[in-house]
Amino acid sequence: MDKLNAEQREAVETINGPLLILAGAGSGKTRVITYRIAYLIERAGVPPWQILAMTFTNKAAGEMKARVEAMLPPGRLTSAPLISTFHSLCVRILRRDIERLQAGYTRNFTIYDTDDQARVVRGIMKDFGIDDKTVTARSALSAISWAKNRSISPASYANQAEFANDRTEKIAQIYKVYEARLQQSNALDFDDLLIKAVVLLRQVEAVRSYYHERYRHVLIDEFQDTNGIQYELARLIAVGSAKVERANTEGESFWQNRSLCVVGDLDQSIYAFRGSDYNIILNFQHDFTGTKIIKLEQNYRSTQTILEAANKVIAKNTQRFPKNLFTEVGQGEKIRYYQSYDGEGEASFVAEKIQEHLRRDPKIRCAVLYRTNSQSRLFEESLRRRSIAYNIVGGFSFYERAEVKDTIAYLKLALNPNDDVALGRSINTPPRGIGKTTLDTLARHQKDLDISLWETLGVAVENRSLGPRATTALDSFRQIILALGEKAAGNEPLAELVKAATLDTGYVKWLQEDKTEESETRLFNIEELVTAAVEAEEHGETLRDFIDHAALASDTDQYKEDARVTLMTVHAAKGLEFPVVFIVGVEEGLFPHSRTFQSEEELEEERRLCYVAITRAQHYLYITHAMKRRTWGEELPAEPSRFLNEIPLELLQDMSFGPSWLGFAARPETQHNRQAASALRGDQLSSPVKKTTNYSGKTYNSADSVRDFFKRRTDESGAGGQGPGAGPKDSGSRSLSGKAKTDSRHTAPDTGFRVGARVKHAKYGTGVVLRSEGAGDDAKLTVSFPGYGLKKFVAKFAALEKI
DNA sequence: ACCATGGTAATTTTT
DNA sequence: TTACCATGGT
Repeated sequence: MDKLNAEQREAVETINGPLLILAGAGSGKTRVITYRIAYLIERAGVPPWQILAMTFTNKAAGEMKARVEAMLPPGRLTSAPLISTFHSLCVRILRRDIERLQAGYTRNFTIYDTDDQARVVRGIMKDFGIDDKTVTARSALSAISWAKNRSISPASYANQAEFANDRTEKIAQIYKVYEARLQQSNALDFDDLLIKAVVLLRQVEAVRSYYHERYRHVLIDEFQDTNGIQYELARLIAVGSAKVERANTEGESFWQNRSLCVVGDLDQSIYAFRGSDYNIILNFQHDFTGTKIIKLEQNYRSTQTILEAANKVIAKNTQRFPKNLFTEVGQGEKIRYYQSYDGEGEASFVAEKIQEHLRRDPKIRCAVLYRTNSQSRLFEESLRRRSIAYNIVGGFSFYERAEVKDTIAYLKLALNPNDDVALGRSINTPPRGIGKTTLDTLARHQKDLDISLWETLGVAVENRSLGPRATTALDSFRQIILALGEKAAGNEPLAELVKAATLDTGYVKWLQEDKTEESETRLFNIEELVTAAVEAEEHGETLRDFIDHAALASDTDQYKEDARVTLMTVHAAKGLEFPVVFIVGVEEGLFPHSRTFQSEEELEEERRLCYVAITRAQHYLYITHAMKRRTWGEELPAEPSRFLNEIPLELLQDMSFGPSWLGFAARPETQHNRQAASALRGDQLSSPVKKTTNYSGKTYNSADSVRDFFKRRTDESGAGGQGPGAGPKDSGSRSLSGKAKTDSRHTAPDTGFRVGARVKHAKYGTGVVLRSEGAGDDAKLTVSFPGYGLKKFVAKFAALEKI
């Protein structure tokens, strides 16, 4: 098909040495990688099995695999290059050699997903009676993950934490027990997969050199998203040295028939929240002297208009290296902007436009991109109402469904009965008379004996220490697992094993007897699982492979390339492109998300996320936001995102019904403006908004936000480039949680406590006003106090002091 | 031991 | 608003 441009060609044909490819959005990155792999095999005579390509998602790996296979003549691949995610590569490494770590793990280890982890942590918190608001299972887990990825041990965690306090101490305690329980269960969580693999490669020379000798050409996709551990893994394989200091790769012969090729784009780094570090890409050329750097700056995807909008937005970031992404695709259509009254209105606008596009071109592919998964629902409903088929990525995946997880739990037990989480899950599902009392007693015994739950169970049954009824029940469960284990150890085909896990366990029978609509779907899902097993069996997968696959399968894997309409988060859309893109919910607090407001770095990450969203579009880009939105069952006013301000007005076309924020901003001499200008002076504001019920929240056109908006726009378009931190901190008047004050018409100007203000309370100390309902002294305030949580006050009664 | 009810927490983003 | 958990009744 297509020829490569000069830079792409160079990237493909540079066979040896360290190579850094800075590939802008839509610059043909995937093409370069696949061509490179094909070139290595076809032209450079590299045996395919010497090539290792690492990606972050199964989706990316799968796509790359398919494209490489398509490029090579059929039958050419006697052995395939290994194209794998970091995590599945680590599983491979560990399944082979984890026992050489001599850390108590066996190659039958189980993988714990987020849900399994949460169960472990909840169990620990229960055991230790930790039940306060400051530590939730989720927050503990993210703290644990944070520590693990920085090699901070449980012992040093409490001290490491910047301010050791009650909370960090509790987390340290949970962390310690968590690690012990995982080990007792012969289980590894997602972090462990990477960490243990790195430790193994570091410690065991034989293992390291095996991979170093084998994989002479290593590629890493989306390199800007690598974290320290992943980088270390790649380095250990590519360099073959466990030395902490920089390894000597400068010798004459080191890069002979050897390469390390990393591809990334700093502006698309959107995973810092889970430990990725773009300093890694910045330091790459220093870590590897002699690195050849190739920049791909021609975009083949988007129109001029779309690219310009993206470039303008990302230019507001301070932490970046300017680059010049250009396109020859042509100007294209303007970006279509729509302001809706509420979330429902936004969704129906989007559905309507999708319908129009599909009517004109039934083959066109549309994407609806949102910041958070919870936004999907409205769009699902509006699309369904119009009978438009859609594909949704994220939310609950197939493997997260209870019945699927239950079945998998049985299979996991068959291979590793010490898996406490799987055992806890299946022991009384279906109900077999093993209740809370029995389980509590078992847990007590387990604590005393310090062995796994399964072993405890064995002891209890043999000693008859639990009363005849419970003993019988436990023993029959034990026999089920033992029988399943024997089957798994025998030569039983995969599909038969999966069937056994649903039949021999009484699971299917239980569902069949239930006869509700829900149990029908559950049965159906189990059938699906068996079908999946049949297919996997045809591909030569073992039970082990099948279970690992289920553990590592992710939401984004649900993406179907040929779907006409796809709904997904912006994160999930990374690496994809669509002729028509809708970026929805472009509102303060949502996109950028309110959780990022405190930190400049996180805000810049949100902006990169916005950049990723815009650059997914090829021809048509829609950007929408609503004036109010329902969150947790409550209607809240919303204001347009700061990112909208960063797109030049002349690139936007307003499709809103009636006046909108954009119309107001764009035409300074219109009636709106005069009205708004009078509002700024404190006059009565006659609303230019569509007359709507008795809604009285803060909207884009209430005096406050108009002023904010004007200020921000002028601040930033002035001498420019200082980013959102420039000028007076305006976050004071902006709602932290998307909540806001009452419309200015009813509010005395600024006497009360503003959202975002810091206040002092005699008992609770310093806090931040999260929400303010009503006006002046009567306002009801919601204030967040560290360590005490949310407290509600009526302004005039509360002993609150402004600081 | 199982089921129903009510209270409360939850929504960033992912392997 | 929904979904999950904990509690209490049967």
